[in-house]
Amino acid sequence: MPSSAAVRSRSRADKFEDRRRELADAALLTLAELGYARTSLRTIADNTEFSHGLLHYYFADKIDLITYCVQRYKDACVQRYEGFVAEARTPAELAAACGNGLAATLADAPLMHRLWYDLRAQSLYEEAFRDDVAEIDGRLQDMIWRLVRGYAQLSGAEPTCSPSAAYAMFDGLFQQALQRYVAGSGTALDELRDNCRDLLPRLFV
Amino acid sequence: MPSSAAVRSRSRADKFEDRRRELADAALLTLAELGYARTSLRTIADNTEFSHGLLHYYFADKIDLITYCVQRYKDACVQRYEGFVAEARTPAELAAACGNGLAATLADAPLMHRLWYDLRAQSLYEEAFRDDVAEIDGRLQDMIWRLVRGYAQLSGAEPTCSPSAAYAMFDGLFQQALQRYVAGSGTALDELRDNCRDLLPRLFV
DNA sequence: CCCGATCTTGGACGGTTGTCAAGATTTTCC
DNA sequence: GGAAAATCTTGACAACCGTCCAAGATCGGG
Repeated sequence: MPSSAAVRSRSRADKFEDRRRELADAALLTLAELGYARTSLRTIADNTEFSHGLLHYYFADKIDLITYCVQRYKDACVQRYEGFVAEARTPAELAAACGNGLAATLADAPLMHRLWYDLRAQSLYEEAFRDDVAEIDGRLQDMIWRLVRGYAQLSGAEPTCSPSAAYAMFDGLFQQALQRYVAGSGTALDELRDNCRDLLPRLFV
Repeated sequence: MPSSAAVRSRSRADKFEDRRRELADAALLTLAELGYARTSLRTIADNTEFSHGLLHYYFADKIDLITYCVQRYKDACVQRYEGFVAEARTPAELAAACGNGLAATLADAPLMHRLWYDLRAQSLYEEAFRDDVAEIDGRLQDMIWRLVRGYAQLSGAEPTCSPSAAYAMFDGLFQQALQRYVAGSGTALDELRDNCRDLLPRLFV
């Protein structure tokens, strides 16, 4: 049983972490709306009930804050993607579920995905983001590869491409759909559905 | 025959356009090095022999300058991509040439491609860039589709996906390769070669 | 209830940004 | 050659940026 002092200190540390999370989540909303290049610490604070000075009490500097935001985003992503195509009896069902799942994911939070592609582009310039971005990419690649493995099991065939190549192609389709969706295209979601449904079987020839 | 006044005025207008191009090209170098979020007009001017004030003599504002830069970049792109896989006798040859061509394109100017993905992400926030970005995307899609049509002719088969889907998948592979290349991966180019070679036949099943 | 630790505020700092206008310089043309 | 038009420089402007800090507010344990 922990001493009361230990309990108190842990509770204090938790409180600190809770506020960090709260501020980071608010920052994520602002980032998703404005993009990396147009988001300042003051603007972030304006979207909270706190003053801008507080951000430097909970975060060392801007890079620290945005890095933490990216990690928060990552957690939300992984949670959202876990088993998004759980039940499917036939290969065709799984391929359709894959397209539906990705289209639903896009429609659910387009601004967050926009932010993801923004930050991933920034990581090509800002080395501080690179590791976190690579980890998210890895998780998304795993998600796609679980899908491919599932298709392999249902169809009895073996995939003929690498996990990274499969992820890259799905990601290309998703990114293009996001572009059109943000631009106001009404057919972007349907096209994404169809393209994903068609892509999955192609990975086995 | 044009009057001498008309010749002079055209020559003057040309001079104006020449300097605009010169300044935009210098700006492109700076943008490619630093990225959109970190590039200021003064930094751009520092990379020329002129003062920062001159930029506002040739461009209305920053958006105008960067838009013009994107159009310049587009012209360079198209010129570079025209017929980059002209000669190929068999489908397998063409598939290999496709991978080689894209890998060579990446290795030739990685920073320019990095800038392209940065600006494309920015266009999701800045409407002013959207049309120009869409036009470049269109040209790249045409380039990919010419490749697919060429493969169709050599193999006698018909493609089973849309031009935009084909472009999106190749683009996904290219973008992933760029990420790894910029991060210092020594195998990124080879992987891009293999993945593109494998993707092309997949579009016909 | 009070005192110290913790949390929060709001202002100030040095620096940078985009923009602009007035003046200096160069070019053009009669 | 000299006036007019163009090109270019320079300095200033208000606004904004990230960062820091002194002081006030709030909280929790003794």
